[in-house]
Amino acid sequence: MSLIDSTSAGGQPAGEDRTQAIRDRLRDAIVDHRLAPGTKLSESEVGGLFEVSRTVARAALQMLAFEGLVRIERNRGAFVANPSPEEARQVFASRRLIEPGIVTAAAERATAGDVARLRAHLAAERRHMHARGPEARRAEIKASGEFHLLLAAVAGNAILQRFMEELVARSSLVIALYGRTGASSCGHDEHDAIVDALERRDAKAAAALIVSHIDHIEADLDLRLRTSPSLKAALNL
Amino acid sequence: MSLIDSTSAGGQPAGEDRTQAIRDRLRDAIVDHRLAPGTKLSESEVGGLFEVSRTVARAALQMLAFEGLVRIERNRGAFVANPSPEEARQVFASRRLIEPGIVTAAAERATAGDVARLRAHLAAERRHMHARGPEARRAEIKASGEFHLLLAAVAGNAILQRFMEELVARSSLVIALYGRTGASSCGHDEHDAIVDALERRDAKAAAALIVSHIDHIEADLDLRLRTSPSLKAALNL
DNA sequence: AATGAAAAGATCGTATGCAATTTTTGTCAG
DNA sequence: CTGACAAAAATTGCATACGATCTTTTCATT
Repeated sequence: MSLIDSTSAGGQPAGEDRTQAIRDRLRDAIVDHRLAPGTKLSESEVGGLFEVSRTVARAALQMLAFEGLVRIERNRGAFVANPSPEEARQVFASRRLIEPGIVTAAAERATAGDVARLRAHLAAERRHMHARGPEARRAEIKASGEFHLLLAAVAGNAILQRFMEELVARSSLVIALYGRTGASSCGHDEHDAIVDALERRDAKAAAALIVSHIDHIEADLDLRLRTSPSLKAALNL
Repeated sequence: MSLIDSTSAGGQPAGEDRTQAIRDRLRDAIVDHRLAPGTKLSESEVGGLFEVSRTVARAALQMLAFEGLVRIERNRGAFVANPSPEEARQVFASRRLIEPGIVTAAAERATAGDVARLRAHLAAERRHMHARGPEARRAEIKASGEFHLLLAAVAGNAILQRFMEELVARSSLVIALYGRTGASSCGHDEHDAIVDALERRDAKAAAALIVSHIDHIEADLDLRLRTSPSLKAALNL
């Protein structure tokens, strides 16, 4: 339940990069909706939870701010981002632009191993879909995003892959805020169809499928302005 | 000549964000090729030059690392990035994917004022082109990149705009490393043609023009592996 | 009781210090 | 002269300290 459920069982002999580890943990918590938009993330609190000084906590928060998951206000601190409807639209507009290019490249480069990995992931998605409970729901949403990241990895462009990581994470935030039905967890059949197209090396079809897939996700959002944004923001804070 | 020619004449009453200012100055120096790829950027040195502590210098360097302009190696320090040919290809592949979408959106949204601003920029580019000397050359290259950023601003998507900022900056690094002729400073006629298409709201033409424009830039690169990268790096350092 | 000012408290921004690691320098054997 | 090894110097990683800024509480006044 806590933020630090310690995936790494072996304590912290990790002389490696703790900043990055903290960033990843916080990001997971945000995209999992365990940290609600608007939540304050104070440097001392984060540092205390992960048993590091404010220095490294601060660095992690700044990285998240760079990714758009956290908003930092000078002399006020860091907060989980609260994307506006306009921002939400821009996130999906960006995805509609980039993802067709990703799957097109993926269709050209996918190896048999890649396809196998994708299908394994689809199976995992289905398992989560059939499971019950809010925990399974979270796992399902996360897995759904991971599918898109897997596609980006297959495409083989590290830069686009990083862009997609940011876009998928921000999409998750947007869905948490504006998602209408819980069913926004993607039609998994659409994921299936995309992998099928990749296997056939049918780039055109794959691109068309992913665009309509993104359309479906966005169609499930309710991007009308909240009645009084200022009030809402005040309450959130 | 120094990195700190202090654009802000009024000392530093700026209670604002010094980290950001340092980041911008360093980025300018990198994209201007005043800092060669591979150059070491030590925290103390940067901090000393800008008269701040290592803490803020370090933060600026970390931001630049996030943008891909600087590479940070643990316990070794920060260096101006030295993109590999593969990285260079990925930068341009990303641009070929994103920029057509940008100009398409720009063609739909461009106001008369936007077009006027773009034309003013084109005039400035031409001035730099006719001037002599290495200083004018640098200004020309920078202005050429700024044109693409202006397009992104017109498109009105803040996320894509930020992606483009990163891609343009990294392109500049790539051109510094692999540019064949000094003429890599874009055919400015192509910029003209793009603005013309925007004014006509001819999104199709604008998209086609920008793709071939990017192709021309990349065609001027020599992306064959350097014979002995290590030796080269040694000389560079 | 409501308003406003002043003090107290909390949080951030930044500088500095210390330990750990890397790089350089210097020495000596081959 | 070359190579290797050891000590010294420099640099980074991180924690802590202190001043600045913002927030909240307190308290006097209308």
